[in-house]
Amino acid sequence: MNITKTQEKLLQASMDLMLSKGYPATTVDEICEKAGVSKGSFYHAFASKEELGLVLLEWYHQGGREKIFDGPFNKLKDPRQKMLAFVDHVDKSSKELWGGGCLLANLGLELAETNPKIRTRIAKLFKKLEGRLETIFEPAASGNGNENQTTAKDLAQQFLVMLEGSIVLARVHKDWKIVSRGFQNFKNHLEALSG
Amino acid sequence: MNITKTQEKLLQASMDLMLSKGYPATTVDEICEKAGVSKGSFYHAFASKEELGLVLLEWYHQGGREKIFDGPFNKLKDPRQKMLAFVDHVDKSSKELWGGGCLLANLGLELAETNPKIRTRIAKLFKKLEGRLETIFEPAASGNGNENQTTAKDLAQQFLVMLEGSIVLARVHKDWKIVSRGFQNFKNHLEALSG
DNA sequence: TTGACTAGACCGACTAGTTGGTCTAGTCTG
DNA sequence: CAGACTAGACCAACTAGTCGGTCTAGTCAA
Repeated sequence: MNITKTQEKLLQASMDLMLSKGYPATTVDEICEKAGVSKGSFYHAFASKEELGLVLLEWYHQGGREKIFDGPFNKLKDPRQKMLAFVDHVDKSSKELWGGGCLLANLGLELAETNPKIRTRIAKLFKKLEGRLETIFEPAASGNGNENQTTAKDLAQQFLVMLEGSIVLARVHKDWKIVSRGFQNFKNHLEALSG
Repeated sequence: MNITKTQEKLLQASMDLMLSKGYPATTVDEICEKAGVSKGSFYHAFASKEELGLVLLEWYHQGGREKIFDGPFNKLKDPRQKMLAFVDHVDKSSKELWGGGCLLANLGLELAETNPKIRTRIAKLFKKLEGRLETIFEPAASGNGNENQTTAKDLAQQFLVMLEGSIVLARVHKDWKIVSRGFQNFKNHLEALSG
């Protein structure tokens, strides 16, 4: 993924627009205007709106992943402490990361049935996130001295479910506390499991 | 809400289309064709696409609410048993209810920032659902002989978060087990709280 | 150093088709 | 007959995508 200055401007603009209005409601003209780039340049930078979408997902994921998985919590030695500090860290960064919505969910819901290329790309990105989360939640999983049947994979999926669900409700109610509450409930859940 | 035959055909068609593609990607022409109704009839039945959307949300909610809150679980006397049976009932009906997606989430994410009328209508419908859920989850809330700090309102919100989040992931992965797993985890959670 | 040459980033008017919505000429039904 | 309802041609605005052409920075022989 080598990205030119023009491509980056277009990606930034389309990210903003698609977070707020979704994919089909965001027009190429609008993206160009917001990016300060001509229509010709758009189609020099990307083969189509769909290609922009695919690259955008990758770019969005890459940027988000860093903000999610890089943080002071990584310095903690004790895996359980690290796990709990991770949830706090994501909670604190959540408004910056998803305050405008989540692109994976937006495009996922809008294009799941109509655009298999984009749907499978999103599925892959969710799986990648799930994998990273798994290693973090390991201390709360069964077979680590805990008396429960929950696997780290289950926990990773529950985390993503909680995240995406709370973003939906938070955006509809315009109330970000819903997301924070989600993270804190999840943290309590992890604490109980890893008692 | 007195609904004519033509309106109902249009509502059914637009529901199907908007569940699979969302609001902006669903065109009026398409709705008319699927409903077997002419454009003239559409604009006799509804003032605009937006008005259709608003009525559709109400209609969708009303239909869904019945399937969610009417069931054999209602006959159970013990509130705790009733609560647990409710979750099983919704789990069983979940594919029929949300297998194609959830209209509240679809329109919510797509129109939250651009159409305040629709956004606030969706918020109200979510609040209504939350209210109904609250009374059901009361047996697991604090102050009912349980030693926890969770209110019935918290539980109702957690339920909706889990539901909407798992629908997002299930549609992206084309794997409905994600939703079922969500319900069963939630049931375990309720059991633990009301233990 | 100069001036011919080139690659490719960039431009914006243009096209063919689609959009939500309107309008008129009808057809049923009470 | 009257008023509710239907049909589908029609409209202006907008859609994704195209196309001929410009501009800039670099290369290279003389």
